[in-house]
Amino acid sequence: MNKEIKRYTVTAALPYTNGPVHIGHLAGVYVPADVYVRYLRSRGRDVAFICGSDEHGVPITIKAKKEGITPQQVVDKYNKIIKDSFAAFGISFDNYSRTSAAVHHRTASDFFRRLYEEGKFIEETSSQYYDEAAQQFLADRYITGTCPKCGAEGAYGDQCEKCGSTLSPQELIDPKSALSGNTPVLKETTHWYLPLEQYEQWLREWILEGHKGDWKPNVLGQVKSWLDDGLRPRAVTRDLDWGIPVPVEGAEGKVLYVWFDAPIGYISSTKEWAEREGKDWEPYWKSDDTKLVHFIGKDNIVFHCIIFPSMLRAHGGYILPENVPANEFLNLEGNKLSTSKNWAVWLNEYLEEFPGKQDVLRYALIATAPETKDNDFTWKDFQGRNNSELVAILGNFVNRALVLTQKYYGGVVPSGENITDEDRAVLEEMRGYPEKIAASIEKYRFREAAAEMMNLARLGNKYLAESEPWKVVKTDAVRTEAIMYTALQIAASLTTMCEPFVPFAAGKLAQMMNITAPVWDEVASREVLIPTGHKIGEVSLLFEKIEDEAIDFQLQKLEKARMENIAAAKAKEPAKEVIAYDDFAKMDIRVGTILAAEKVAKAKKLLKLTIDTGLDVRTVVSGIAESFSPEDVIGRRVCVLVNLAPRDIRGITSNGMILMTEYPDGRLEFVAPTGDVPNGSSIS
RNA sequence: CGCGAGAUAGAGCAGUAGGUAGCUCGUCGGGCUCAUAACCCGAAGGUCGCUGGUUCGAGUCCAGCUCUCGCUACCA
Repeated sequence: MNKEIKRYTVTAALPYTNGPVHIGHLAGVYVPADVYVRYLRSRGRDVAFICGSDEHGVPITIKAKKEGITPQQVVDKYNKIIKDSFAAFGISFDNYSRTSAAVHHRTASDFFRRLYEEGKFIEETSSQYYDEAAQQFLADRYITGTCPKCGAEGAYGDQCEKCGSTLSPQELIDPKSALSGNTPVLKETTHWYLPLEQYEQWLREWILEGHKGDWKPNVLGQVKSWLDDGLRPRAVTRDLDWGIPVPVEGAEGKVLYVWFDAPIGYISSTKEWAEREGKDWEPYWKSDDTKLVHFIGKDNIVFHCIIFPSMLRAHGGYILPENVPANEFLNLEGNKLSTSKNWAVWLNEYLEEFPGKQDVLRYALIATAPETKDNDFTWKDFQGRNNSELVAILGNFVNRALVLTQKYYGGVVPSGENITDEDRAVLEEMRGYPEKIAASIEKYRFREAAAEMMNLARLGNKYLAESEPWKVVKTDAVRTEAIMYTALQIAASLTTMCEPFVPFAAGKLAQMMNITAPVWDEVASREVLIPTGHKIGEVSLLFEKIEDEAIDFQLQKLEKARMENIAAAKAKEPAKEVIAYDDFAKMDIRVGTILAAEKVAKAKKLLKLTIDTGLDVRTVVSGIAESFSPEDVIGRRVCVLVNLAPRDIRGITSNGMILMTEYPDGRLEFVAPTGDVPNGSSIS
């Protein structure tokens, strides 16, 4: 545990290249990782900060098909947007690669081949749907059909979006290929599986026992849940033409499954970096004195804590992550972030709309980072973080100290010879901060670390308020010099202490003070951070206030997205084709009253309703549990389609269907007569 | 349903060897004026999700329940 650490390999989750990066990604992964890395560098540690684009997998091929371009064009487009916006935002990767790079193809192939040759895989042949027209096997998402559970059309091979059931392709009734529209045929195909269950015991010991104390509860809990559930072999190959070819004879037309190739991307990216820098990549992945840390979001826990470590273990020779500080999710103005609903703050758009304000978003995201639970990002909070913390406390302190120095001493640091015990006490307090902030960062508590940094600026403000140099200057020149000297030392310490959080401001501050920021440990150890006689540079504002207009603009933009979603939801269902009156007349719809309701066991959405239809009292199972609790619906008047063929749903026979309509947000609403029509009245 | 995480002042969060509830922002009052009406001091504001239990004593331990999010829709 206490081995000496010689170098750090820090990875940030590979962004999937089918869309730009948004604040959720930043708050969950990239900003914390960057804070951590900048801190390590300031302490003079040897760090490789590794990332890259994840460019394989079915979703990209679907996106390409939808947009009528090639998968390569999709990944080229988003790789550029993502990479450029990260760079502009100051995420200081040592290397940002992509999984389509040659070095990655080679690395992933070698990795697979080694496991293959050493017999670490299980080979298995199974029947899967094959589209003869397109001459390829179909991914689950490429097969649509009728849901066997609820009868809805257009269910996907892995899931029915109507009723939410998880499906397998072969359960679908009347399956169709999304590629050609043809009915696919079952055909045998061979795949390789990683027998994860063989690593179960080892994972249990390594994580649940070995890291009981230092990994985050959400990560441990998630891992425990997977292990207790029992691990199963997981396919590492797929029938697809987009990805890394399986490097085995007879495996033509097969590629490595994206989750297998993606984490190896960390290794490839490290190689790419090492080659460019003239270093050896191997110690960063194979040496015991290297500390490997994966920054990810909570959805990625299983890959980084179970699957990838098992892969590394199977391969042998690799070190394992020392920690996987997974964050929870960030919401935006009270709603879940959604790419498809455009409910997000996109990094590339932010950079255009708030030029030069990278630090503000960084700080706001750190301050509200979802470290222990899902959190909410609001523009008002963003404004508040800027105006009342960055501007009012940090920026203001620096400004006060530097402006007074310009005013009193023409920008030259005055003598510190006559500092008093009170001044020394303040400097001593300042020297405690590097350790305090470091302790928080080492524990991956970045919110706390940022708050401590702000406290250092508060210390400066308080010191100035209490020593009142603007008053003292009128009577005591010597005392004023000591005060200003002390204040300037604090300002100098901030150039280093704030750098991990607000690197752009840190650079500007160092420039204003005309110094090179001290390295982390010097802040505590060096007697003088900025010496007497030193001439500071030109002073300007570190941060500017953000006015309401800018915030209103963002809120309006979101409001617009919300309206568009509503419009899209309305337009979603085009009118159905014309039917004859007889078709309508076949339906027997009656007014009824719900007498009783209870939740259906093992189903999230279903309620079992007992309804008086006027004809009889019958049971109807309805998927409304997410909108209504049983108590809500008892006594409600409803319209019931009474001559619908009975159907078993979750073991309960449902006799009929109640009529519902839906709000744009998905909430359901009853359709019922407005007047007091007796039960059994028919609707026509 | 199951499993995992979370639920603490208006907002965001601390608070695990159980012993009189803290921090930041916001609000209110005061001070100061060097500073981007910024800064400093003080105050108000909480039945610590609900219900039981263990204990002299529980936010902190146990049991049950409710809600949110994830596992579970190409979203970190």
